[in-house]
Amino acid sequence: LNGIQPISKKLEIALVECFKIEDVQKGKILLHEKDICKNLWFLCEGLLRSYHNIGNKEITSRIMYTGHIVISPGSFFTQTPATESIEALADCVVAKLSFYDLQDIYKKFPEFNYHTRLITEQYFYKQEQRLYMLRKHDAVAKYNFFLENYAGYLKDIPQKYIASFLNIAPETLSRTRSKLGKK
Amino acid sequence: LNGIQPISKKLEIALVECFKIEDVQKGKILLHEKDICKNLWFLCEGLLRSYHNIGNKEITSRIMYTGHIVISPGSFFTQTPATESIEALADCVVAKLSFYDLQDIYKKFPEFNYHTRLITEQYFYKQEQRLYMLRKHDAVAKYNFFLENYAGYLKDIPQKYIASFLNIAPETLSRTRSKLGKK
DNA sequence: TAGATTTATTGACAAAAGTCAAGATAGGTT
DNA sequence: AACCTATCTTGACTTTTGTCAATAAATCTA
Repeated sequence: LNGIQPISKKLEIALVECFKIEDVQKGKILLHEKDICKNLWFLCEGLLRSYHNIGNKEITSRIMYTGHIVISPGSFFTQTPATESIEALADCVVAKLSFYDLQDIYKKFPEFNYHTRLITEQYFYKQEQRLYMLRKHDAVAKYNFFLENYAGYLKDIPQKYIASFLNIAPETLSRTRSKLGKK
Repeated sequence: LNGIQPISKKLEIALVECFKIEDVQKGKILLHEKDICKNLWFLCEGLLRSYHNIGNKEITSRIMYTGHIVISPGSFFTQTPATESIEALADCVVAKLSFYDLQDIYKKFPEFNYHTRLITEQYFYKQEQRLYMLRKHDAVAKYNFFLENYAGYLKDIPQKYIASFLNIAPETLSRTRSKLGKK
């Protein structure tokens, strides 16, 4: 946050007080579909994925690693039921902030809107790039996008999740990988 | 803006002063790829599309109609060259606000960050839904998404742009439409 | 470590969408 | 209105990816 614009000591104290550090075990579901996303998590360490169900299939919508801010956007912003679930793909350490504590902070420290606006803008822009990626329509291009952006996590993410993240069948991903020589 | 939270008279006056109303003719390019997106446009009336080039093909990335706030997100937020162009698909009336005027407003009226944070959140969430749509992999589902969200503009948008927006070939869209009975 | 369960790979085939090309339709311009 | 141009439609064919199934590999659990 200080990288965006230095924050006041009082705001810093308020934030530190509100954020609760938690350990999350691999396999745990942080948010279940249809529940309201009442918390924002800062991912101090670990790996998460969000996914939703279309028909009888599970589709991985995002992959989030250390340093990411994790929410289910639609659900958190409007405090309505989520259309996706969030699952830990590895043991994680998160800093948890409740929606209501965050609203209190906005009330007491209106200048904090500045920071979060910039952060939201950044995430918005990243989404744009994801959209752009999904339009690169062939499997090779999609897999290369993944390699460019998530290379470090390749071995930690089951391939079936990578496949649905890229919107291709797991078999296609497997074939693409062997075609490219298992990069 | 008042719908989000009433704004002060002074802020309202500042905004009205900074926004410049402009007519934009059909076919005009509001933003050229590689230029920096120096303005934010509020689309009072009309229809726009943004697109970028992948290889030798033009891909429509967004379709924006009356009431939308129009920017090239990556370029505007960071004032770096755009990777997309923005074109008027119809005669438009826009209210233009420069990046620098907007920064002045943020400086003078920090509470304005609150409004724009909420707006950015809304657009962020809409992007999520677009991503979700592109994952509905068959052409029929994609076209139905378009009908649900842009039905009123169907006749005003050339089909080849709708096709690239949905990430399908124009021929496929044509066939999908005749299969569905030209809805 | 052994067994069970899940995940990944490979092959054969089917289905969907893409490409190319020709003709029809619609739009814009003089 | 007539022409020119761009867009849309349709058909034939190709390519890519999906699906189903069987096997191999890896992971988890007791």
